[in-house]
Amino acid sequence: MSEELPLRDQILDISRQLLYEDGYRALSMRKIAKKADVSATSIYLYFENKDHLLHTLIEESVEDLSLFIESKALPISDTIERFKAIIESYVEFGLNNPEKYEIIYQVRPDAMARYPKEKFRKARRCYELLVKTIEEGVSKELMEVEKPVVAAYSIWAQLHGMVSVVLNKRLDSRINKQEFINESIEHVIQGFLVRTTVS
Amino acid sequence: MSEELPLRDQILDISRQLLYEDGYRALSMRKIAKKADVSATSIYLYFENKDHLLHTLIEESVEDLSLFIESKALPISDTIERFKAIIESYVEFGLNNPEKYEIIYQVRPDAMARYPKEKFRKARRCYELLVKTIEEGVSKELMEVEKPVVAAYSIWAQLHGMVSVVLNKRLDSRINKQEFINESIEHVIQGFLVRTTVS
DNA sequence: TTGGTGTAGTTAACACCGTTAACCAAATTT
DNA sequence: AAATTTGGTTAACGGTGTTAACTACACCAA
Repeated sequence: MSEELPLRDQILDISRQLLYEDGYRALSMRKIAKKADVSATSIYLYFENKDHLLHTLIEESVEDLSLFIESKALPISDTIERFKAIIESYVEFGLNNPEKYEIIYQVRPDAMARYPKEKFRKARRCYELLVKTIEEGVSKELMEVEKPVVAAYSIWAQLHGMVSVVLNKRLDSRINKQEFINESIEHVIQGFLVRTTVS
Repeated sequence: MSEELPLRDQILDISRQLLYEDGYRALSMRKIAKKADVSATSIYLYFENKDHLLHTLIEESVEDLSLFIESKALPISDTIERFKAIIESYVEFGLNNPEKYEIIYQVRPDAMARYPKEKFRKARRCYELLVKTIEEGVSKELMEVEKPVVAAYSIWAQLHGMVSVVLNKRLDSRINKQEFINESIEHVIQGFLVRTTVS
């Protein structure tokens, strides 16, 4: 066959696949190599070590997440609607792309400790988008938030908690998944909007 | 010395210590054994395998978490105050006992997948306490929540997201930790209270 | 006292792991 | 034609979880 991917890309593809199929702990350089029909050490021609390989995968997934959120949220001009879209699309991405989401957050914590902090923050353009949206909401007096930068982080954290509870199947069996997601999103959002009169 | 602990307890203690010092990935049966001055295989006399050993540690930490929350919240009779106390003490425990908190949530995900789901849920008496408190709040018309069981889970998830962001040092360097925690807790709480008139 | 039956540990070994060092053959450059 | 770079290889080191087979010792019945 002539349409062969460069080995580096093959390695990334295979890693993603193995990571999703068998989980993080089961991922080994030797397995990747065997699947690529290459010696284990060849991987080291393209990646400094296992951590660097994982970091590359994380970067790619973060990029995908950012693109997805931007595609959903950027076109929306209404501030509140955009706010909701960011939140909903984050969760949607997590639940629909577990293999990528898990790469971002589940490959941890030792590998992450060594992950260059800057790269991570920089890559999250969607975080800056959320900050901007909150600032916009505050200036329009639609939201009440002291520090948008902090609020944005708090939102990510809360969303991440939700998504990981579902993905890790830690959800109580009595609880319907979609119901849990909807109610949680609703409360995250409500926690940040200006409170209006009731009854 | 005569005050020697039974080997099983020694193993648990050493594991906890190693887990906190060097992290999950660095924990090995052989290291535990060496520190206990015993052969690696002796561990298998008391624990079926590494997973079971970890599960035992998880159980213990969950128990501690539950006890701490109960100690803070049970004495409080005011519903809203108890609600807040549960939330605050959860976060407090997480931040003050990273070694235990991390055992609960950071030892993952493969090990967790094999963790008997029932045990986990059963152990979390504090979860049932939260559900009860929310139900109480709803009946007193202090909170508006459709399904307390779902709401409680949503709250745990959100809190877990916050705590893990802080513990994993994923917090943006521009953000003050305590500020982040306070604002996040505030918004989690506000998301569930009955909205009152503004201005 | 002899013998049997657990109990609490041992050593040796298997099959895997990440990573390094040394090597090699083909392609490319000089 | 010679030198260098590219893209791989094999062999090995020290580590991993786990199993199988063993040993030394305590206890208890005959």
